[in-house]
Amino acid sequence: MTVITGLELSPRKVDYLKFILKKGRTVKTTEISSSFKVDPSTTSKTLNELAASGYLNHVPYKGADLTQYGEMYAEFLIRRHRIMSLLLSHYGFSSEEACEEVSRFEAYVSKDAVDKICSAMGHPMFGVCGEITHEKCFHDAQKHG
Amino acid sequence: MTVITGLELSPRKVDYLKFILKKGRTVKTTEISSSFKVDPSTTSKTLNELAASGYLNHVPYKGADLTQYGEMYAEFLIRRHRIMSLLLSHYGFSSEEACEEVSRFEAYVSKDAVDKICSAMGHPMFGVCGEITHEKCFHDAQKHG
DNA sequence: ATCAATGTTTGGTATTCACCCAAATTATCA
DNA sequence: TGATAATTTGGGTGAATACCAAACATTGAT
Repeated sequence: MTVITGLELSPRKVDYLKFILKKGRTVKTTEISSSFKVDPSTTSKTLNELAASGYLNHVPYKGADLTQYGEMYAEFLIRRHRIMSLLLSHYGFSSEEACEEVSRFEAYVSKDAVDKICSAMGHPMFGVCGEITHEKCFHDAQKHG
Repeated sequence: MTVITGLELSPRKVDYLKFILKKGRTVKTTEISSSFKVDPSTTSKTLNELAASGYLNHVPYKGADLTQYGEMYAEFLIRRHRIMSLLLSHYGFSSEEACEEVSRFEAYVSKDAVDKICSAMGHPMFGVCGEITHEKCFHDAQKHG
């Protein structure tokens, strides 16, 4: 049973988990490093750290995929991104502007805040950059080895 | 003529400038360090950096106050904080919750975003933690030595 | 006016995050 | 099976933030 605050991961790690969840499969180091335009060695190290923290299974030279916990967590990350960008879209931001702006600060927005905003918005089903899922909205309690 | 993006300063530096503007006078190192619960030596160094970047006048052993540019910038920082916390207050956050949440991520919110939200809100005069001033809303162009 | 107490700065060190390069290692496919 | 491509490891870097100890400046009380 782990309470998630939403502040567990650094911005880059948030990027990686969202990327892997969106891919929906095992991803190779190079896919990530080229997507984010960083050296593969940088990605490799970050992937190791995410694996060490239980978010990923990382098989060296093979690729990384989300653990059960990592998947649950990444779903929160996507929901946070979409809720926050939907919010900004209500204040004159285009979809692209909203996503870009949110990308800068989302790693520092707590799950409590996201849940509050999500409720106040009536648990919207669609954001400006994709569907918003709410299954995990009401029970924080998750096993985390 | 300096265009401000709002992303110039790290979170701690943002804290310091807001603190000094709110005091409205020269502040001593210890006032800041005790307020933020860090070692005075840490504050002293950060004050030096802010002075080196032109935000502060720092007279060693005497105290620091805002330069003209620093004051203009700090006014933006306060406006950003107040606009963002007012925004959250519209989604079920109490004043305290809104301010606390915003404190975590405000350093990563761009001036363009603040200006958009500010416009969409109709340039509100009052936030949840104080007055909102808008003089600097419409002209980014400011001298910065 | 001096000196002790207090406040401040400097120098040194640590951690976390995020990045790079070069070298070693593993995988893959022709 | 061996060359090429992908990946990891080892070694560094810089920014941000912090602490401690020692040096230094200021101030106030005698």
